[in-house]
Amino acid sequence: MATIQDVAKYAGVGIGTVSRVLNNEKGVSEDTRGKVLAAIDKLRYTRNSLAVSFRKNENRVAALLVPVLDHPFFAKLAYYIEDELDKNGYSLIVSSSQSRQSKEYAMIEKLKRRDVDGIIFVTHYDYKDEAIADLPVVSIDRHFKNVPFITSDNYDSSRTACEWLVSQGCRNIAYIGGKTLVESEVMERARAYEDVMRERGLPVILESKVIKHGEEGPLVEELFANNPGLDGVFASGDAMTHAIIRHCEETGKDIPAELKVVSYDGVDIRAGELRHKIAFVEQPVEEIARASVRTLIAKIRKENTPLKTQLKAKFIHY
Amino acid sequence: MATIQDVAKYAGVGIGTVSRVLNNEKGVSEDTRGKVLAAIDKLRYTRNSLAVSFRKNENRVAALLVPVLDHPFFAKLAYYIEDELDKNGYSLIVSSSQSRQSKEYAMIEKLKRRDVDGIIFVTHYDYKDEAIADLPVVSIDRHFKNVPFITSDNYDSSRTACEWLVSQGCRNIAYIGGKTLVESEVMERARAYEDVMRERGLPVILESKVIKHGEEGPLVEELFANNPGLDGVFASGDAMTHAIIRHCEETGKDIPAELKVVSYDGVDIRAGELRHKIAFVEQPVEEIARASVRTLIAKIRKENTPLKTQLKAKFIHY
DNA sequence: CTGAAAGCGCTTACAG
DNA sequence: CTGAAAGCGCTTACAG
Repeated sequence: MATIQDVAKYAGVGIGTVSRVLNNEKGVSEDTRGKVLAAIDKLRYTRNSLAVSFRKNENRVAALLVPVLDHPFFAKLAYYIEDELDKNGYSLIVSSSQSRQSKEYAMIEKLKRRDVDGIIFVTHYDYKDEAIADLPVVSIDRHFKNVPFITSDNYDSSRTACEWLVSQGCRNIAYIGGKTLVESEVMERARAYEDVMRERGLPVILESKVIKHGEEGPLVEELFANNPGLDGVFASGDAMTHAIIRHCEETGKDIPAELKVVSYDGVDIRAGELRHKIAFVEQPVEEIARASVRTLIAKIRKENTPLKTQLKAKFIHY
Repeated sequence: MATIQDVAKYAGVGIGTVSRVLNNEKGVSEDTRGKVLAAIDKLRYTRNSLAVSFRKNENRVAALLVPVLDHPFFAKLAYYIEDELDKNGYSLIVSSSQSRQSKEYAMIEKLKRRDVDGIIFVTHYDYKDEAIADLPVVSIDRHFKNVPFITSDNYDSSRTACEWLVSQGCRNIAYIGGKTLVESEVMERARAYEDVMRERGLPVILESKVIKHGEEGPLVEELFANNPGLDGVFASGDAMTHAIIRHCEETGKDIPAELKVVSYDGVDIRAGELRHKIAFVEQPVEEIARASVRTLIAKIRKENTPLKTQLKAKFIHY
């Protein structure tokens, strides 16, 4: 493997000059640049980026920390985040932490060790704020003191959804959703639901628990067992909605005739075969992803970053 | 930030000794080890892994190259691959190449530059074999000369699926699936389908084209437009199955009464609300993922690796 | 515009 | 068992 030394020797210049050409710095004569470029070409030189990273103390790698990767919302998020990072010359490392929280701490260690330059995370776990406050870190939906976070307008869009359920004639509407261990914008969905129910003089039926992704089924069963008269449900997350649909199939309950469902997220619903039966709040996943990356990169560069970035969700009904 | 120098000075030893402690090398007296450990603790020293990577010329990072990340099969694959890599001390970089093939070449460049230590890829694109033959690379489902690949028993499981359709009374069975640009194990599905149809004296109805993920709809429309009498379909991939379901919903065709469907993949079907209507071949995603990682790591270490690893898929019907 | 040199933080023969 | 030193491949003041 050719090194910068070889190139310099071959071109008859100093290694500093080669470095300048490599980095497109100006202040190199066209003549010299030509010789260097020819040498690079001739020797099939490619820069050792491990050396560059070491020297510059930056890796051009960012990490995304999600509970699981194989849920549609997170997968889409990862997809767009990777795309946006790539455009900015960064690679994306992903890590799923639901199985072991230690992976989140491990990633923070990597950040401190400059193994990764920044972290975007969507976590359910709690952090001692000080631990990450000054690091280049961005959060989606969850907020920690001084950590910039990106979110959709959970409250407003949830209000719209709940009011729509009422307008459709529902009078026994439940909210069902997982609970996070940290203060999260996701809770705004439940708050909006409660507000609408109260204003309309309707009963508040809240089914909310700390669960893992993949464990939505039992929660749904519990909801229906305790509330036989339900005619509407506002589900926080597509996985929850799938569990509801499964329940209805098994018990022969017709959607939407007997039960109207609104799903928060919608990434899965939109693409699927369900759009005539389920209304949904569609999160602006792509915008969330790109905004996260922009904010993260700004933080890495120590530029000013807004603490909160809120993006508009869309309510889509049949 | 404390460096190894600081630790050495504080502990009153040489940096080589600190390095040995850091790497758990034996041949360090307990006494010395204790002093070094105390210094590390006292100075809150963490090793600069950029320096280690540079020095050792390895990054402990592997890349996964998929067409898109937000399809269930790829997302699950990424999930388990990350898990297995993590257990082996590697991080995972993901890259989606469908939007730009150049990202695949870019990743190969990174591999050559030792930016990543190995690549697992699932690609639709073609490669000049020589370009990657000697690099630490593993492929899923597609094969290139001398590149180890991991796959499920596409042919056998597809046979089972097609024979089941026949046993259910179907006589007009179509195969529908995307076509890859490279020789791929996925083609075995179509081959098995054709074999079964021929043996049974049934018509062969093949709908296969090079399409991108997300563009399944038109292909499905074409299939049904040209073949009004279809009573069974073997779909290669869950996304295709979803498009079929959507078509049937729109045209009021009942599944499974009027049309029986078998889906290859099943990751999406299994979890969803459809398992009473759709039969599926379930790919052993987790095993495929873990086998890929094991093979890749073996290749990175220049150990012997099997060229082909084939894992059993399961046929699941209602 | 260019080169010689220092130095980033480690690992690893080498010598003892 | 341990230390001093070379060196990995770059970037970046510094001097000219």
